[in-house]
Amino acid sequence: MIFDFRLKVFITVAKKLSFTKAANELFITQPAVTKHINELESQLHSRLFSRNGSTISLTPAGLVLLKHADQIFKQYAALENDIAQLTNIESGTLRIGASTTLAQYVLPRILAIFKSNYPAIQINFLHGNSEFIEQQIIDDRIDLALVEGISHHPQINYEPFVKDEIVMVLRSGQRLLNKSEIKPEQLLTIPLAMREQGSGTLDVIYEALHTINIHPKDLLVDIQLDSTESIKQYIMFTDCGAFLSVHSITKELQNKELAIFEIKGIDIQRTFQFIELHGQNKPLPSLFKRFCLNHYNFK
Amino acid sequence: MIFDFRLKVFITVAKKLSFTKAANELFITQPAVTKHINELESQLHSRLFSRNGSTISLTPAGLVLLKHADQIFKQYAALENDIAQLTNIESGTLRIGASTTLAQYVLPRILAIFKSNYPAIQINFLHGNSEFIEQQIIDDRIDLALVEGISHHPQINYEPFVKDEIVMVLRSGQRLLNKSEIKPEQLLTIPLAMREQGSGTLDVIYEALHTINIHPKDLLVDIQLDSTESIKQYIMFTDCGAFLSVHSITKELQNKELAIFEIKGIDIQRTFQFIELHGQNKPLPSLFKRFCLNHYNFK
DNA sequence: TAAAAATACTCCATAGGTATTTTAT
DNA sequence: ATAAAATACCTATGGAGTATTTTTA
Repeated sequence: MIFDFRLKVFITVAKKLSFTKAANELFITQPAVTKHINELESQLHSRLFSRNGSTISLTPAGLVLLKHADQIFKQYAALENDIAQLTNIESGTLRIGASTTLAQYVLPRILAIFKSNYPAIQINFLHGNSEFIEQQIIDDRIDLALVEGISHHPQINYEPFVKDEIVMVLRSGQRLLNKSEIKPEQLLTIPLAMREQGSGTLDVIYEALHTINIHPKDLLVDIQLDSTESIKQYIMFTDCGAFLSVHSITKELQNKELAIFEIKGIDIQRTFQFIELHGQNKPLPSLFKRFCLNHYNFK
Repeated sequence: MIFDFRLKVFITVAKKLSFTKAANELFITQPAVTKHINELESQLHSRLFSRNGSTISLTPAGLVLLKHADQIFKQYAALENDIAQLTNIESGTLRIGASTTLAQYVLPRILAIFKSNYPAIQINFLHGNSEFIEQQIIDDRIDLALVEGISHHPQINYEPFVKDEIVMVLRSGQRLLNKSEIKPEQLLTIPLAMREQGSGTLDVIYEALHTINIHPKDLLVDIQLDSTESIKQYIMFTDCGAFLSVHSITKELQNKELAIFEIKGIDIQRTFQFIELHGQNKPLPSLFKRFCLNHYNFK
């Protein structure tokens, strides 16, 4: 992991056109982002963003910097690639794991691209629920895994990967709602397909609804199913809504089979985490981690 | 000034093939260099230098990194250039100064290249002895200057530029010595052309000779002259030696008109310094400072 | 044994956090 | 009134220093 973090902050702000959103994506705070940008601006003696109150935009100098910064990052990526090549870490066995949602919707794509870049690397991949995966890490049966939240196990090191957002979706044909943003009260009138009791995802959803004073018993739960895939299939054929991870519905959103409905006042977020035993710095797992991060930041 | 300092450390070590020499050039200590290289090596999971006791050499991974690092630095330089272009700091007036040696031997070359890069910038250039130049800074008659040493003036900010070395030279035809390294005793047998009493340069020389127990009165001072140029001319036609800044004799060394004789046990160094009033960060002087630094680090 | 790199510590500058204020819609 | 950026202040980590030890030619 070698690069100029200040430039990365700049690129992220330029992409999101928001200091706050960039801070969120980078897992730092908004004042930290402000300071990085200020520092860059004073080093370059130019404003990079024009701040017009609530909206910001790139200045010409900002555009120039963005162009170069991209180049610089490409160069850093090429560098790591060449070094990896050279040191022969492009062969060997990578033992990784992931919890359910990640294993189904996030990793397949990454693994496919990774494998095409490093065909000689043998991948051993395990999936299961978070507890199972954590146990595999502790038993040193896998080197690295991706899970959906932090369970604060003392032997395990947690490192954020990307933010996940859980959103309310309905099949596109559903005509009960004609706006993409709905009020909390309206939510109570929509039949829902939910995950089963005991699901971590369900807890996160209930917790978020609690902040706007909606209690589980007030919801019109039409059915409880034990997998994301079943829920997706179910809502395709009914007027039910469902709370799903944005990562599980990218294809359906593109096809316009499903549509997102934002609920005023709530934002259900969690962060996917890399987990490893403390103090690990093995070449192959590091390479893979870096690869994952690049995948979500630059593509 | 925007770049990845750790990569700069690497490049410097690769160029000098010595941690200690690199530390010296970068104005940091050898342990700091060691730590930077170790950190890079662990981030890249590869050794970059093979240390064989007293000598080090680049590993294949080190060579790859060097190639990319150069590219990255070129990109950073292009970036600053484009931004400068854009923000129109390529026009305006730059008020600078320099003390004698620098004004005669170092700046002309830099100014010529600078001017060809930024033809619209008007340069006001002053030279004089260090006190005079410092007074101009304090009176805000110039924004930035280069001097040969630190006089610790409280209103002035000193920032190192490059190291200067003062060496013993003789005209190449001088056949009294047949080795390029001579012993301190031999020095006492060579007639010398020295700077006049009161010259800062002379003080530095006497100070260094003092460390090997040579006192001014022991030297065979043939003549005292009040300028570097006079001394150079004088020794061309005699068998005298002289102590001169390496920066003042680059041409004569290339032509082989003069030759360096190292004196075992001494190393007469001083550091050229940028001076400014405290807290200055004006665009044009910053651009010029950066330009000077790049000139000596990458060319 | 001498010259250079590594190691062990100490210190401080700066990156980052929290809390709050300012600003513009 | 709200949402976002700026500011003020505090904390802690990592980069740099000094002193010393280890290594090998």
